[in-house]
Amino acid sequence: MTSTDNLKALTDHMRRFITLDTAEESLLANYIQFRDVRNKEHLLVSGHICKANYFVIKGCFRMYSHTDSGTEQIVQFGIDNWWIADYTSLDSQQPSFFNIQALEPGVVATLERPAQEELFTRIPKLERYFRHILQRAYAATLMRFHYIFSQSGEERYRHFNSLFPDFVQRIPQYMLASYLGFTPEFLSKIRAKKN
Amino acid sequence: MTSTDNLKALTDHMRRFITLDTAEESLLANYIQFRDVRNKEHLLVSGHICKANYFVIKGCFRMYSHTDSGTEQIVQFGIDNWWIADYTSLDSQQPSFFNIQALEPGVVATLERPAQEELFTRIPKLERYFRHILQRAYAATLMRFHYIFSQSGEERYRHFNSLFPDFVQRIPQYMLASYLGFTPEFLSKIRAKKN
DNA sequence: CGCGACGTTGATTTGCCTCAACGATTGTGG
DNA sequence: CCACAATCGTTGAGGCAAATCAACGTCGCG
Repeated sequence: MTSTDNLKALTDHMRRFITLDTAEESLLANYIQFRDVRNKEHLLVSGHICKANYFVIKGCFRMYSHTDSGTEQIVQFGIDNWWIADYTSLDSQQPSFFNIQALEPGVVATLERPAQEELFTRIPKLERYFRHILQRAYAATLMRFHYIFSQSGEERYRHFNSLFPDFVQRIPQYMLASYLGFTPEFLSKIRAKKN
Repeated sequence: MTSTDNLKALTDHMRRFITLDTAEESLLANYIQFRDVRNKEHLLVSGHICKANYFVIKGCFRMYSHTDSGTEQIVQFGIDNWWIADYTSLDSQQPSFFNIQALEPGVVATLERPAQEELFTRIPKLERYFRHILQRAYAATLMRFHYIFSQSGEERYRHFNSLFPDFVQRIPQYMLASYLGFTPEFLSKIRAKKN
């Protein structure tokens, strides 16, 4: 992957929602850094300030919190073409509640907060792009609440599996269990029943 | 409440995130309708297309879905100064999955979809305003996932109660139970234990 | 090779649901 | 203005989905 390819991945995604001419595209490039991320590397550690908004060009990330009982709770996955950040921390520049960690080697586009603010003044329609991104993310979480509360653990697993069969293969089972809201042991028992 | 007061409630909220001059404010007024909402009135019924984005000036609303077992599942409440809509349906103009209903008499500002699109071209910084709104809403739902999965039903209730003691008084208990993800009977038993 | 991370399996426990019956309150029509 | 129904909350008995705890197998990797 060249840096040009990486930029193209990002601008292609932006063009799903807004138009971008080549001048804007190269202006954008000045505000973005591309970064190779190693497996298990953290983009954000809770308690630290979230410095940037990350666009996943390649790879798979998890956003998770620490529970009182000391376990880790996954609240969100981020794969190709997703933006991921602790927006509360990014916005307020206060310590973050969540962690963001790579689950495999990957590449992200980094948009640091001051760069993002300046970029918005230069290319105001990027506000529109992010409005769409966040609107979709928010709508998706509301659907997720519906499924969490209306389905049993087994139903959630089978439903998620049917929606994202290839994604399930990419991540350890105990992480999927955490995301779906039950224990790894329980997931193992579901899978033992039949397939 | 006069129509001027209603407009002021909306523009005051917008000014928390963007600047608005009086010309823009009166331009905005051309694209908004204010509407009194009766108790139990629906702003949106599932299966219908979500025609507008609603800003709650006064009152309390619930957004809910129907589960396979025939019960209603509340995924979100909307009170004063919240925008509420089925954004998936609003964006795609496909039938909505969710319902939106008033839980008390209220007043909303209605921003219909064509009006919203035209308004964004006239006052582009409103894209920024909605980006902030959605960013906060999305961040709040991620925190909610953390609490759902890391706390017991009783802990969720006590925590929610301590955060929003006055809101809890405004709504029937069975709706709070639905939002928190357990049964009304269980909530009743929690309350019986101690205050 | 040996250790740590991950998955499996079984026994036991428990948080919460289901179902049913029963007050209390509200509102509505005669 | 009262009678009655509907809505909402409470309480209890019994049951089930999923957690907990513990032991063990396996694989990948340093």
